[in-house]
Amino acid sequence: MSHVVVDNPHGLDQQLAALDLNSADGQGGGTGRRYIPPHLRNKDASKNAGNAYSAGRQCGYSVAPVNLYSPGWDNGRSNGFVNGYHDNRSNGGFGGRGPPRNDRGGRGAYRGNRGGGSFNQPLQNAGFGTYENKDGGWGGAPRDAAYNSFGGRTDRNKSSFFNDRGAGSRGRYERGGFSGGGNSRWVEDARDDDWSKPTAPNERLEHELFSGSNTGINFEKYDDIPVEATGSNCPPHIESFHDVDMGEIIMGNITLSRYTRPTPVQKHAIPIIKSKRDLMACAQTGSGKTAAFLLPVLSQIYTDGPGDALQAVKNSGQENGRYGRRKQYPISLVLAPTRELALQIYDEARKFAYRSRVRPCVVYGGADIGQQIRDLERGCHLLVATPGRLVDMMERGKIGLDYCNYLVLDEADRMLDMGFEPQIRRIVEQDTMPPKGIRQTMMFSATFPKEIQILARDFLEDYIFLAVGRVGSTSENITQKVVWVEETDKRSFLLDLLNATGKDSLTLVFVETKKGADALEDFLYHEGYACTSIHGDRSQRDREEALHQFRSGRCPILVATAVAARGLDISNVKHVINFDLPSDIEEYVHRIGRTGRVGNLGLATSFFNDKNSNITKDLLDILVEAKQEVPSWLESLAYEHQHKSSNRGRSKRFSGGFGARDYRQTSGSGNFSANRAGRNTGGNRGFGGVLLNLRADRKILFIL
DNA sequence: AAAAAAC
Repeated sequence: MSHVVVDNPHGLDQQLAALDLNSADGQGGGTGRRYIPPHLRNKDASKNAGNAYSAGRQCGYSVAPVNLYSPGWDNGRSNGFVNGYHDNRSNGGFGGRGPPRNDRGGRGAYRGNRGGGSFNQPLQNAGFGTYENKDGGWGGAPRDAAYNSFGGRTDRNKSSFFNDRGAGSRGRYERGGFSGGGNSRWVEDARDDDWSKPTAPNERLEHELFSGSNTGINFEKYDDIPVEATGSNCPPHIESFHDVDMGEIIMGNITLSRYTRPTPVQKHAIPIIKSKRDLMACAQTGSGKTAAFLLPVLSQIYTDGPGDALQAVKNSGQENGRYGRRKQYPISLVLAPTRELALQIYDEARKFAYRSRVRPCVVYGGADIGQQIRDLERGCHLLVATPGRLVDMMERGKIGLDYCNYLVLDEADRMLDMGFEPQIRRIVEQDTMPPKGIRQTMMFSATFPKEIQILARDFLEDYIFLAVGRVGSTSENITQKVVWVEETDKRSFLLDLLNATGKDSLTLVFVETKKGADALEDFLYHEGYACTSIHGDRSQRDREEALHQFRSGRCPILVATAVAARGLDISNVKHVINFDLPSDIEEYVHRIGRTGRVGNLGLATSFFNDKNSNITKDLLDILVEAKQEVPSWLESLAYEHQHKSSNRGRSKRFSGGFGARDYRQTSGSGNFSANRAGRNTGGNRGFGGVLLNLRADRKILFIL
């Protein structure tokens, strides 16, 4: 056992220790990479795994003696390896991993909905209850009762302050003005309101918004993440949230969110955005990106007030004195590539909009549009959206971007990959959004390929480029394991892994196809595991339900496609399993980034076989970069592959880009580790960019 | 090749 565990807050090292992941060592002469399914093992060997297997069967990845596991179920396993898993089930459940099958009524309910059919519509509507909750609060607390106690109290917030842009735009919220909770209404004739002053607190809402687990980052862990900022007159970074004046509301919500210190990307992005500069930030989710733009943008909106947008909304009204049926003119727009990510950003926005007059909204496909329209009509100052639904809303005349002063493109590279570019251009360039230079634009992207550079050129004005060191892959919080598993052995191997994982841990299993996700979920389900799945063919209601079941721990195993790879912040994911490895390394980095968050320890296990040769080299690079154990067979394969493929290291998606994976400069020849040997001073493939050494072993290429 | 995303 040669892996090193950095920290052990959750006993994960014991779980790791229970799994003999020695394939990495290549014991057995480099051929030791085959996994022996449980039913082919003999019991004695299972207690002496390494020796017996490697010698006789060239097995490097073996399962450790079962008595290292929790005592509850190891007997069951040793009893009958052929059908060992089934024995466990009869005991009512796998060391408490999940309720026995017939207890899991909730699952059946939405399971049947998969594939749509006539069932779909009513259930979707029903599912929209989640959406309702945003307004109604958890547990169906009676709305009006909850709000009443605050009714009218916002009148106290009348203020004589006036901002320069908001002259004439006065207003007042009735019902307490808790726009963050979506329960405020703008009242026409109100005057004297200063958006920078907090509205009255609301205990119920406050609890709802802030009682969840702290999704913030364990900042201390990230101090060594390098950040480089370039561009003209770049404002200095901050070290504390107090180093820049974000106003009373933001500071209060930072405290409520229990954010203590800014993350690296926040330290840089906040002052840049506050000083009204455009920004292109290469940073991945998990780096604190969402707050990095929400805090300064909202802070600026609080300072400036609604400006002309308010009058525009009024003008669009058909009925006097009523707020409904009006076109909304959000002051800020955030675009995200997946619905769940949009929802998550929206949830963050609600926190930072608490006790403010800003009302965040979210629109995305797969959910009832009528409901979303009604929500918009109650007021929308910050809109989070997936592109398709937003275009729909614009064409229906529900949203006008005429006064959108802040535009954020989140996961911009992902959006391009998903074919969003025409829609993004439709939204940003071919409608009424203020042009670059007038609006402020912020783009966040994990990579900086050519396509993103073009977008940056088209959408940004005199921008600052921020390069944040990789969080996911370089994090020592994540132990990365790569094991050779043939397709036919994957399922039994997975069961071994699941059994070795702590019962309270969440395990995220990635597969490559939607069909594969269904099949694997079915398999695990029949094996008695409390699992669910998420992929793009499931109804939106199912997707959100699955995510909720997983987050809450009711279904501690989630089988997912790429839809869940990026951005989703699920605390407590202890193990990410790449049942199928993705074909590009960015996807891999994102996937494993679902674990090891908030400074916790995480484990990522990837099943590798002949089908994954395309990722060999990149995977090796990542493992080396993150100082992970590298299986010798992987190293050999990478070496072989390099001599076979002339195009390795080039991206298919971004052909013509300068790098497959991100802005890293990859050495085009020689040994596979040559690009880590030192500074590359030449070339840059004709882009005239500047090569930065972010870390000793990483290079950043960017265009000024 | 598959995944994601509007109805």
